Amino acid sequence: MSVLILKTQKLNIKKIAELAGVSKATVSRVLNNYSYISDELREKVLKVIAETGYERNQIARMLASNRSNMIGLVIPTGAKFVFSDPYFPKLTEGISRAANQYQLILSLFLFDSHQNGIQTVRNIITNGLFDGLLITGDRIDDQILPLLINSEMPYVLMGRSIQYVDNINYIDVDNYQGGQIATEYLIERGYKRIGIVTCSYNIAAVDRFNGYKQALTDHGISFDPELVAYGDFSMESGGEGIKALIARQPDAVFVVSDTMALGALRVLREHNIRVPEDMAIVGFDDLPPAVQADPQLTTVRQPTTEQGRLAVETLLDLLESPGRPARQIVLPTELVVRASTI
Amino acid sequence: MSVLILKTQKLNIKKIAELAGVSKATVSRVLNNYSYISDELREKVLKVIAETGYERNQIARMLASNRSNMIGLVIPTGAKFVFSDPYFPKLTEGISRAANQYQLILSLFLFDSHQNGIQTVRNIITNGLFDGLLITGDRIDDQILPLLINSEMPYVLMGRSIQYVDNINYIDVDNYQGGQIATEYLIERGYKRIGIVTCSYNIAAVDRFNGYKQALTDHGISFDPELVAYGDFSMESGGEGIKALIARQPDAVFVVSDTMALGALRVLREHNIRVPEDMAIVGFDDLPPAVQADPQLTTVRQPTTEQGRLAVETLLDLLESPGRPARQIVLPTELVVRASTI
DNA sequence: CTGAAAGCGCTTACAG
DNA sequence: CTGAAAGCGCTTACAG
Repeated sequence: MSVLILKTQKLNIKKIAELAGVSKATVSRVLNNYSYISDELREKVLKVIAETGYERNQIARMLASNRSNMIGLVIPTGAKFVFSDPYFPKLTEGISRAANQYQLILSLFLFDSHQNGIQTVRNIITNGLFDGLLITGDRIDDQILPLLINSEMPYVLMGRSIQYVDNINYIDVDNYQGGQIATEYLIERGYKRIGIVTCSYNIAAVDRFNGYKQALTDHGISFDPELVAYGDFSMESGGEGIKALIARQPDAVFVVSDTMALGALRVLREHNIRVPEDMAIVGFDDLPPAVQADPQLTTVRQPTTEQGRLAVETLLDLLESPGRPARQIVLPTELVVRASTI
Repeated sequence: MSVLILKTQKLNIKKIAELAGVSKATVSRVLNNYSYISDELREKVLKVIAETGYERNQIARMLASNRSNMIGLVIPTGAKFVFSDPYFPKLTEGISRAANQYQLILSLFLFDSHQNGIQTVRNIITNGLFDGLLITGDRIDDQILPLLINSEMPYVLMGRSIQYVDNINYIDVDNYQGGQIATEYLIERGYKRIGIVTCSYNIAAVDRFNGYKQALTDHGISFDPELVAYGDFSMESGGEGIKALIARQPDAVFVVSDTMALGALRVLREHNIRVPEDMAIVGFDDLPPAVQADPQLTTVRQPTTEQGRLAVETLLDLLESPGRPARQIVLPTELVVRASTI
């Protein structure tokens, strides 16, 4: 039983080499699928490995090869939002799947405070543990991305940056277009006074806001600053936002995040305003079970899982060819209309 | 500028030692807060470190000290459920916070298939990378936990095991009690024909089911197998479950997971059965935004974040004292009644 | 309190 | 195709 062997003796490459009657180098070459090895020695080594259940010590391998096959997922957004917004679990799903596929170990870095995050990222950059980093970018005044830009650490941004545009690898969602199609959907249904609940410091929210303005202009509706409310992506703030708007009597509202849209829906229900009969709401994000269960909400869907997968693949590509020009991908969004609202 | 130095030369302990005019051993001791060092040398070393921005190579440290300060979070549940059930994000939140607090690096292991998971866990156990593992246990026929039990790898189970009880460290939620209070809540409100949507192979679901039976017995209501439906924790199955039950005309239903409860709610709405006026539903899990937004659902709340934190602390404790007797903690649950249902 | 040296378990030019 | 040996960057008895 290999289990017993594992318990009674520590296996290392030296022991395997002895058992197989070859050098450590040969064992290492077999393990690394090195091409020029005689079938005879390869067989011997593989046999011993199979019998003993030997598994390489990854740490020693990392030290010797200067490669860890570990990547970090850095989410500077406060933990509070990470776990209430369906975006992050979806993104993590895509990343995790791709990491499995490419045999990468994925470590998770979440922060309670921004200061905490800056220090941690500094460490990550210099401690030599990670081959590369995946980082989400959503705040306009992000302090963490610059650390990465000024370092040698390979990274891919999920989202985009306002200040830094050139020569950084990122996978973004076309939020501008998303804001447009959400707004156009409402316009096409005949609504004229279309309010918006957005967020002033979130890049995606700002992009969606700009798409909203563009759609209004394109359809000859003048933008009315009175119909704008600001939230912080929390459900509560979505509720507050729509409360503020109700006084201005919009006939439809585009809420730029699903979490805020849920808060808005709750407030509407408390006021007995039925949606979409009395007021149309369009939310924006992935579909959490909550929304799927609620046929009264139209949403814009973004390909978040895909975004995660592409980020991993881009990072891997960057590790292979360190000097290559930056790749920037912007993924389209899609309107999701429930059957019952058609 | 330390940044420039970092870019132009690789710093290592040898270089720091030279710069400070001491031995590598002394630098290492300063870095490790070793007690018996003269203030003079300590100052010198710290000065050089501050000036250069030197950061230890973690991999070399791991290899030499045989400790990585890395822990793995293993979630054998299929990725599909991980990201639709609010339980896992909540749990991850608690774990992540505690990992930060104790300076542990947290790696995430999710699997698409069970087979895939078994192989990965085998690797993790033998590759020497992780100090310990946190693993969720929910399936009755879990194949992965035995791998851990038969290994030297320290681990803490979040949930519990049916087959293995003795000498394993676990942090569970008192699902039996949760099932009881959910059912008693319905009984106290005067309902008699109380159905249940549960799951046959999930340990927590089975425990809740048993609590439900106990509550019925305690209140002189005989258990009726006709009022039981089975799902798989997906929203769809919750809907299917309640559809099957409706034919048996229950006057209330306890759905053992929130995700399934949401599916059930959706079906009820399609049939224009209002809750709780016409039928009371009690769900069980953490509160996702969805549920918070829905005042028509009573739920049982479990202290999931706390569960995550305790798991990390227990694992840490286990790393300090390898031989110590197993610690088993069972956390109580709590009924959450929305204002509007009172 | 401090340093020289061995060792952690691998990989990888180098020489053959 | 194969092996002896150096090296990755630390830690930690050991001796003083």
